[in-house]
Amino acid sequence: MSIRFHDSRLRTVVELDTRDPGRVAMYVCGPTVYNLIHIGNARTFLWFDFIRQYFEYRGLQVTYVMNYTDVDDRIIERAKVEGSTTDAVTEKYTRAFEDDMAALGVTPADVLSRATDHIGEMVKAIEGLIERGVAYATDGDVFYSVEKFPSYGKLSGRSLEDMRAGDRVNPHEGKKHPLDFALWKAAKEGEPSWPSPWGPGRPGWHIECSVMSTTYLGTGFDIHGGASDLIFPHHENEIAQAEALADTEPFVRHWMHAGLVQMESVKMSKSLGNVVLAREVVAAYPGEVARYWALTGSYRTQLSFSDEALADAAQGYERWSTFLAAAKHALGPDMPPAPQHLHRPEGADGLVGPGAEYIGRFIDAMDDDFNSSEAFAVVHELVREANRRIEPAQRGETEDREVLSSLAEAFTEMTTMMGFHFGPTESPKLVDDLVQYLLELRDTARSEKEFERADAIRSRLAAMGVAIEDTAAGTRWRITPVPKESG
RNA sequence: GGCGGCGUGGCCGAGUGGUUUAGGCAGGGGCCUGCAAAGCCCCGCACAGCGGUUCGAUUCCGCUCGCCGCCUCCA
Repeated sequence: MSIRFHDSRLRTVVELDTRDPGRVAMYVCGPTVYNLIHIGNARTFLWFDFIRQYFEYRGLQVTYVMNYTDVDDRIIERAKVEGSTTDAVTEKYTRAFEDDMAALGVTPADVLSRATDHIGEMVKAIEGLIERGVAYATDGDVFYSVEKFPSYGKLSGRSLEDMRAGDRVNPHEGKKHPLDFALWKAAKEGEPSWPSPWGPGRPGWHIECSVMSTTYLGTGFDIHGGASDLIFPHHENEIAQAEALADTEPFVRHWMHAGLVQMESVKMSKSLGNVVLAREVVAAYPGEVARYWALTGSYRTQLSFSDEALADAAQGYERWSTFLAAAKHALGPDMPPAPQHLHRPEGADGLVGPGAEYIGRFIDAMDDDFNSSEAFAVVHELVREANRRIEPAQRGETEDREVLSSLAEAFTEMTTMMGFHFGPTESPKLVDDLVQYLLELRDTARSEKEFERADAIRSRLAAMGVAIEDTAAGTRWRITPVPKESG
């Protein structure tokens, strides 16, 4: 079986069918860098990165392009508010975005393009649209004429008539149709601007993405992604621009949209002000916990954010982390090393051993529209089976050791694929030695029935983030996340 | 008003026309333990409501109720 996923234009699950066999060209709308991103934004980026990683895991060669919108009304406003320049604002928030992504374990896209580096191409594209008669200039602005694009509305499934009937469309003088949108905006005094045939100004938001995506990926590339609130008008407009310009359909082969994060059953959104910043989450929990939370649910559905949801995720993540430490303790030198190259182009074919079944189920789940909920369930089930083997493996039972080793290897493969690394794998030798020494002191106390002393050592260690567990084969310890001060 | 989606056990969150289950968290009981912790085992009459199709529906169809998104900037 091959990879299937939900194409939001066709509104159905399709088989991945790429322009070039074995390669995936994907573009995801990146942030407008005027503000810190919230956890809802982060979920989208986490997910598309995950999807990209999964393609690679399945042996596809991915080119992943993301843009930074670094010219926009909100940036101009922000610069005023901060008493700063637009350049300083975009620089600051681009960096903040990159920091936040790194904290969540998101790998940077292969190409991170800035709108302001592509103004020339955008001007050219706008000229082309005017030549083709689908755009018109008035007073230094240029608008796209939606009536000139017959299939306008095909992505979002609505017609111009439907929307004209809506009472929320606000006309703008100079527009021939209320839904016409700006390709070029004339600059007002003091605003950043670039020269153009229509006078100084800046590009509209939508033209940015269609120009940058096709610049890097050509037309007819494989996947265009973003969150579902971009379907209309942003992505609709991108299609109208790109297809009118190229005379070819389609602009992209597949559209994918991520569901929105809800805060108490309302969309989290900067304009509503009910946001939780990505960095607030990462300050309160390890980035991998946020990752766990974001990835447990389907990318397509709305996901609710709450302290409880995050605490749940922390518990689930902890279970995996604990298992890994226990397996290492039990297997010692027989613990399989972390996988170097994660590639399963053939699925689980040819894999043998107890871990193979789980990897097979994992791949089946992920191939099916990236069913991460099922994939997580597979990992949890593996952990349960493996936990049963810990104790006998510790006692030295050969078969249990072999099974545990195979399961631990599969576990590491799947969790690494999902971007989990379980903190520092090795602590400095000095730390090991010190902890070991304290454990010896505690063991002495225990053998003398000095339990108060033993328990004191345990609780001091716990406060430092070292959890200890007594087992028949000695005390094992692991580093746990120390609760961080949030704020 | 138009378009789209959702409603699953205390919570989060998958999935399916039927002999047997998602999974996690929380909860109860047990085993293990000096006590813990971790872990393992067992447990809880889920599928919004009402009709219809069917031998059989949580899963398909219709209606009702409730919720959400988009139609304006938005991940």
